[in-house]
This record gives sequence, structure tokens and C-alpha cells, in this order.
Amino acid sequence: MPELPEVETVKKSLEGLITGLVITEVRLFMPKIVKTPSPTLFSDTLAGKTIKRLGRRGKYLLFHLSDKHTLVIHFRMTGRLVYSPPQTEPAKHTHAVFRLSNGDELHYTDMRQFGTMALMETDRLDTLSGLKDLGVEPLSEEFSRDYLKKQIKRRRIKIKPLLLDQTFIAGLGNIYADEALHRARINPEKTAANLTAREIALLYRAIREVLEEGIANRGTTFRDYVDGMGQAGSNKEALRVYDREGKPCLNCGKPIARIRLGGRSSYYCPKCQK
DNA sequence: AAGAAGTCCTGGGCGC
DNA sequence: TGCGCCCAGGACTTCT
Repeated sequence: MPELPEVETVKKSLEGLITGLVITEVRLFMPKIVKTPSPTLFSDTLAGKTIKRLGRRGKYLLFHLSDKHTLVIHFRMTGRLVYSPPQTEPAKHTHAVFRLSNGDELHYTDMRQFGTMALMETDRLDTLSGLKDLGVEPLSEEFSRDYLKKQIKRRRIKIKPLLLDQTFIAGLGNIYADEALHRARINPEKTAANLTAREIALLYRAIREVLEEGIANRGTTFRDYVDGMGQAGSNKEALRVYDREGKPCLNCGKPIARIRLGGRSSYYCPKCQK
């Protein structure tokens, strides 16, 4: 599930290879993944554009193009974007192929078809639903301990679903949210406003640490995630609670529990995370 | 206004 | 072994 560290890794793995290249042709096999504009206009407008710079906002990957356009990709759960030599047979579930001016290609695949793409004029990006409402970037300077404290104190929802709310903090998903809460020893069901100052300080640090480690390990691969070169990340080895139901807590040895919060699995240690 | 539920989709895991 | 059922999950929309 590409979360912030995975999208950042895709960005880093691709930018050195494709910056400066021209998108010469777009083949779209699954038109419905394009949110805007129409599939034909999407392909036609992209053709001939130069890739100026890659960016990332939350879990969105951004291709800043010539003519003041930006291509926006969200991978959701199983989306992949892989740099491929010419005439590579598209893998199963390949929905789009971007041909580049050096002859190589970018293959976009997504088994579940949840991922989306959009092409916009760059100065209209703030109108794209989802992107426009994103909260603070957790690795930016804007995300300070005071900011987190102020924001958390005004919310009555449980801390776990709050961390997953992309309008609160951009880029955390189920894996890194659980890991941050475990590291900060906070129960996922605790009401956000009831966190102590100490807990918020620990959470602040934990969020940054788990994301930075995720990036350093080139992302977490369970089954589907790979970077722009098709390589899996190694951060699964570093996970301390996620997907470890029944296994011993690495702090105290008690079995990790799993509950459902807001329709999602939450893994936590009942002893360490009171 | 906040929060719950429904929606999209496929492969894997399970029970029998 | 093989069939069929059900679940996971991110974010948006719709309902309460």
C-alpha cells in the first residue's frame, strides 16, 4: 500500500531517469482510471510534454510538465509505475503505458483498479478533489510539535482514524499510523483530545521517525509495492506491530492484538499501548 | 459537523 | 484438489 515513504521512493527512483524526457505517446487501456480530463484529451494533451520535475504531496505523485501542466497519480493500494525498456510486454493489469523520448517506457499497473490519474494545468491543482484538501506534510517544517498539539487537542475522534485522515496529516496510511502509535505507546482508540502533552510529543517524534525509516528502507513491501525500477522495499523487516496479530510485542512479549477502527484493521500491544 | 457506511476491485485464504 | 465465499483496503461520496 503505497503510503508517503513508498511514493517518495518511487519519486526518487524515477526522477534521475526521466527528468528532461518528453512523453511521446500515451496508450490508455483502462480509461476509467483517469479522473480528468476525458481519456482522449488526457492522452492527446500529454503527448509532446516534457517532464520538468517530479514532486510528491502526501501519497500523490506529481509530474510537473512543460506548458504549465501537471500529471497527478495516486496509487491507492496496488498501483505501480515501473520504468521499462522498449517493447516490454505489459504485465497483467497494465492500464497505461507512457512512451518516452529515449525509447523507454513507464508502465502503470494496478490490479485493483483503485488508483487514479489526473492531468491539470499546474495553477489549477488546488481544485483537484483529494489533493486540494490535504493536510500538512509530516516531514516539512510546518509540521511542528506545537502544531500537532494544537490540532490534536481540538479533535474528539479516536487518534488512529485521525492519523488516517489525509486532511489532518498528508501521507500516513494504515501501516505507518499503527507503527507510530506503537512507538509512542498510545492506544489507537484513545480520543485525540485526551492525549497528554507527553504522548503528543512522543507521537510527533514517532511519526517522523517511522516515515524517515520507511524512506531509508525504500518502502514497505507486502505483496504489491515496488519502486520505479520494480524493486521491493525492505521496511517490512522493520515493522514492529503491523500485520503481527498474535505475535509477541517486541517491547514486552505480550501478543499483539488486532481490532477494527473506522472499518480498518488496527494492530497494537494491549500492554504497551494503554 | 462529525462519523459511519457504502463504493470501487481482485487475489488470496479459508472452509468444506 | 477444487470450488465458492468473503475479506482487505484508501479515499471519495452519501447518509445519519
